[in-house]
Amino acid sequence: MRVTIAEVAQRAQVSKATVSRVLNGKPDVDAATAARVRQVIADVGYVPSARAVGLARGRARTVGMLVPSLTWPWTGEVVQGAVDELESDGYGLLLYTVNRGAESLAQFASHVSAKAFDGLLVIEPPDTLSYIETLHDQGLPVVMIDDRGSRPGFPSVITTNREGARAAARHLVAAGRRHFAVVTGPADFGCVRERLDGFLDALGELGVHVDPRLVVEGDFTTERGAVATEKLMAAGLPFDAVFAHNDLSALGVTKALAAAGRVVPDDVAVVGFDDIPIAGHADLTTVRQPMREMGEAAARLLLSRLEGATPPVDPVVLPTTLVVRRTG
Amino acid sequence: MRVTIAEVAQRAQVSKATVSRVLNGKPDVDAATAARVRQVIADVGYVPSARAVGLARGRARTVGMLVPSLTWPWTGEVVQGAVDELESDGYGLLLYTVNRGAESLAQFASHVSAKAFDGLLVIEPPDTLSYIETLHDQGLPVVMIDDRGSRPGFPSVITTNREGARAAARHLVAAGRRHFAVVTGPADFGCVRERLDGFLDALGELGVHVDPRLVVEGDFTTERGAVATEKLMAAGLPFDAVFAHNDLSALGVTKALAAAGRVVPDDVAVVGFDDIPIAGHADLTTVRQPMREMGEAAARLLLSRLEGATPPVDPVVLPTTLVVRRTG
DNA sequence: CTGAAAGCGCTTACAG
DNA sequence: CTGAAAGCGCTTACAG
Repeated sequence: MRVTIAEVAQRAQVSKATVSRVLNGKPDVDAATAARVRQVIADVGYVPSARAVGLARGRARTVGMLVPSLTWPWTGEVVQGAVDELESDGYGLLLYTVNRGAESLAQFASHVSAKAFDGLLVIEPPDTLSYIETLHDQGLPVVMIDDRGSRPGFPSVITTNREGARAAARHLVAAGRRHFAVVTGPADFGCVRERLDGFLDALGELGVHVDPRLVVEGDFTTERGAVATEKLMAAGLPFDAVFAHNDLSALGVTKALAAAGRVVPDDVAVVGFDDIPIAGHADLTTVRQPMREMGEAAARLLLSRLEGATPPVDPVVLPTTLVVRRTG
Repeated sequence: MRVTIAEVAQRAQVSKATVSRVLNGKPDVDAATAARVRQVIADVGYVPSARAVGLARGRARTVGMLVPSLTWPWTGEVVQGAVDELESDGYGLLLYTVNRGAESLAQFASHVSAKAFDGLLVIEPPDTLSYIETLHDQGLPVVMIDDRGSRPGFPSVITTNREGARAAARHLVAAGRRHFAVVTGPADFGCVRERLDGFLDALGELGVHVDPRLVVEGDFTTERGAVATEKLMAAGLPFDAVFAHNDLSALGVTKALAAAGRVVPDDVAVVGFDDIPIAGHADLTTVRQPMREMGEAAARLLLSRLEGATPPVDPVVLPTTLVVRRTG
């Protein structure tokens, strides 16, 4: 039989209220009484029922996390960062993905209504920003790990997309490259615009101009990265460096170049964005996004909000780092 | 203000008990009454509080999942499979990792004591098998995704390690290879013994003998895979194929071979195990473990147990598949 | 400093 | 078929 607060109270010869007080570190408990209660708690190995505490207090010390899918390369890193941070505060993490589309979202919504968690961490699944904003407006504390430049109306964590792209540009120019091509991500993502602007800006400051015909749109997949590169080569304009807006695209770029007999990095340098595990194995030069740290920062933001702090209006910005490897 | 069962009852002019009955699909409720209650529920958008239901019923419709770390390549796949399966039954997934070692485990243990979840899915973190068995013996429903051949005393899901290794052996022999080397995983893992036995058995049946000096121990990391390969080459015995016990090791093998000027697969074929995403990008021939399916199967097993079914004594076995790519 | 009582929002025998 | 009451295991005013 599970031991309850009533049993502890009886054994310690006090009321349940007093046990509750020492459990929660409330002041105004006689030192001797508190010691006795603590002793009993230790003796019987009492741990308060999470469910009962949750119901009585109206909050569960549990946070929900909504992500598109754990299959995406760096999602695990973000979740790991969040879990670590939450865990050290004793919070649990309820994980939701949108892997099964609308059905997943419906399940998630019903858990929101059931108040299964106190606050929400989210990496925006496609086309859900307005829904998430609704939840926030209805009073659910929300923090977003913003990987696509959506700029929501609530606290978020982002990276320096623009500055990361600038670093890539400066590095390539310093390495002697002059003819640049870019394989972007989906044009409607804020982060894509920032990466493109930062890259072109930095090049401009260095007196390097990029031919618009050498900027082609990808969709963050390896396949489209390869297709885009073929398009680039077919255009007939010379280029000696490609900036891809994420690592998966960059891998596609590398493949297409190799297939066409162009040597990386001798003929063409390739730089990606993200620094997913595969980037290391492929020796890909890339702009690192601190995914783990983003998860941690988001969790901290949410926890402080749950503890009553007022969240910052502006996004928390984490720095990117240029990781120079073999390809560029 | 949140709407409660009391409000629904009042609006529908019935007692809370009756609302509860229609909510839970109990029989013996007048059709008209039930319809009226359902109408009110829909009108006010009532969703029962997960916490209150959990307390009253003594179970939370939530499952815990304990994994070593989300950083490990295929953990995300397993978790995704589990989440999908649980979600379709309306269950939540509380995620725990052991990324911070003993501290993590202590937090996990306290959540177990607090009865934060009804059952546990686990990929065994290092040296925790006996602890997990204790939890099981104390009555917590547990299902293990057994990636290392531990054979616990409770339901588990495994893959055909032996048969996967046999398939690799047959494939390599059919491709004309005759001189085999093996880079194993940690020798104390059951799966490592199975993969080695299966490989050597199949070769034996085909009349091929493996020199024991060409079997070296790795630890499932790329670094040690490379080191092991150098050892292999230093031994001076010829070999034209390497079977590595996981993909990360295989990548190390490939690197070391390339560094030594040996061409893959012309000089040496390389076959791995797992089929993590990087394997595809590296064009690595490998034995695929259906990680997603393992997560799904484990979740189904646990759910049926929670619904009252008696779990199978023997492990559920999922088949591996040989994925032939460029390296072997 | 401490206890009795009410309340959190449900479910579940027990009666009828 | 339905309701009143007790109970799940805590927390929190309210008194003293």
